[in-house]
Amino acid sequence: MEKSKTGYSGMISRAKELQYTLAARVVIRPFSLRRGYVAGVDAAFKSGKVIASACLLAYPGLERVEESVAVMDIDFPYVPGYLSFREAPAITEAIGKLKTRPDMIIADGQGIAHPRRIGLASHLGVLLNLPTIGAAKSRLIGTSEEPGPFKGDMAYLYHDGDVIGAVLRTRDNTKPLYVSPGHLTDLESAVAIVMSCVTRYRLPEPTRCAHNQSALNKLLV
DNA sequence: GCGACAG
DNA sequence: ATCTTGTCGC
Repeated sequence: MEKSKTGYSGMISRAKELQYTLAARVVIRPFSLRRGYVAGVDAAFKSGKVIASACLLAYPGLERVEESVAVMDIDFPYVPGYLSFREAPAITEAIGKLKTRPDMIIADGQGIAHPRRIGLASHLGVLLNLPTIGAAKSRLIGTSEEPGPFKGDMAYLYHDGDVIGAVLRTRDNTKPLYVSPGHLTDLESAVAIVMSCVTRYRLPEPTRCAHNQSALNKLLV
């Protein structure tokens, strides 16, 4: 890794080119899952290392089936719009360590609700060739109305005249989630699946489980 | 030039 | 994300 923020311009521009390539491969279409496995992924950071974790849950029961972790050196700075280059390598390795290949993945970040329509979830979907959904805790881009106050209420997220996601209330009177299609899914399917993975917490179970795992492993590494 | 800005 | 304790509210 290079020195200053300005010293990263080289890797940033190269990353940007790759994003355009990957964005061209993103497929948005309806997706439904009757029964199978959904994986949640997340990453934590500790002393120069990325700790990624994947949590596999049975669907639609949401029973925890399996989990995995992957630790790697951080080789990319955090720059809004380029989160994938910081987390995707470790997350991909964690997914590969699962004995069961998931039918779909939910990531804690944006899907196509991204300047170049290739947020972390979409990026992972294309690399792994799996349906993915982005369920972020805050907004990267786009505008929307304030969704209603109750669980299930939502408002569309717009950008450049397109609907790129939904601002979804997953719990009464709680800050909403920014849901957007990652790959091989569309917005309606993404919202439906996220809601079916939500219990009594703001985060859907797959992501919530992965988050706890990475936080726990961070202490042991 | 001035903000905004996933984790 | 990370650095960090108690505290207000459902």
